[in-house]
Amino acid sequence: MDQCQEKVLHQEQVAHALESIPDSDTLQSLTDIFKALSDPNRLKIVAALATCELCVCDLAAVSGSSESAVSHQLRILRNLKIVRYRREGKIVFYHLDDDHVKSLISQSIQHVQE
Amino acid sequence: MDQCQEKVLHQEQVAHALESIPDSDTLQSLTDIFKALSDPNRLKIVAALATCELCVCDLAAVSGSSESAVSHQLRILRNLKIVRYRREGKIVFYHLDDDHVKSLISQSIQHVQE
DNA sequence: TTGACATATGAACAGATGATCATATATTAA
DNA sequence: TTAATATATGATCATCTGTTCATATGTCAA
Repeated sequence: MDQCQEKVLHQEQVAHALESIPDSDTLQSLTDIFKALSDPNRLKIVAALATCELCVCDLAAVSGSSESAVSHQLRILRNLKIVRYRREGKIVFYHLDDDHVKSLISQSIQHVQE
Repeated sequence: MDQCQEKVLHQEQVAHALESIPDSDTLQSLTDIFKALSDPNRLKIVAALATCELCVCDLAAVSGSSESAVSHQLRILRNLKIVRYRREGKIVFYHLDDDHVKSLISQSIQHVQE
């Protein structure tokens, strides 16, 4: 382990940073969400679901990928509690689990457009 | 009802979704930022830099990884214009490029903690 | 029941990613 | 100049990720 001469250069700042960064549970939740939104197709899916609920077939059309690929990505989003679904006959409609992700994306858009 | 093989099931909703999702440039910027924050070590680095500027050695201590690994991650963050640096003798201090990412993280924390 | 359709899932593969190690560069001091 | 320190970078490698393809599941209609 190549530490910096075995000690930290700026101990006070490091201590302050260590106190300020989120706890590991929060960090895990954050990286989960960011990872979910870091794939272009998943981001398209989530952005589309921010407008209204859509079926797998619709989402394939919106994201421009196959229905199978969409289904795989939806499972990831399901496991992360980002989307939910309801079945209506043969069709499965997906929607956002809550509005947190929706507002997060809209806020992020404002950031990148400034 | 329309068939899924050739057509979209719910054309109006799909059309509306396609109009509402960000353009490809914005999508690219969004996925870049989300991808940058989707790695635990990178997120720790950025969260630490949200408190004050720190050198590579400090960041290695904060994130709990080697200085080489931190340096590699810092290059990624540099390329994405998320961090900047200034050299002071042998030491390189990193800081956030602007406050967008900082506020994005704090907003995200509020989301996951509700 | 059978068939058609919408979706889900498992396997396999290519490409991306992140860590480690060795080495290179930059700066300062002796 | 040489040595030491702080950081950067290239190569390698194991792991992760996302897609495709084939197949399975669930639903409805005839």
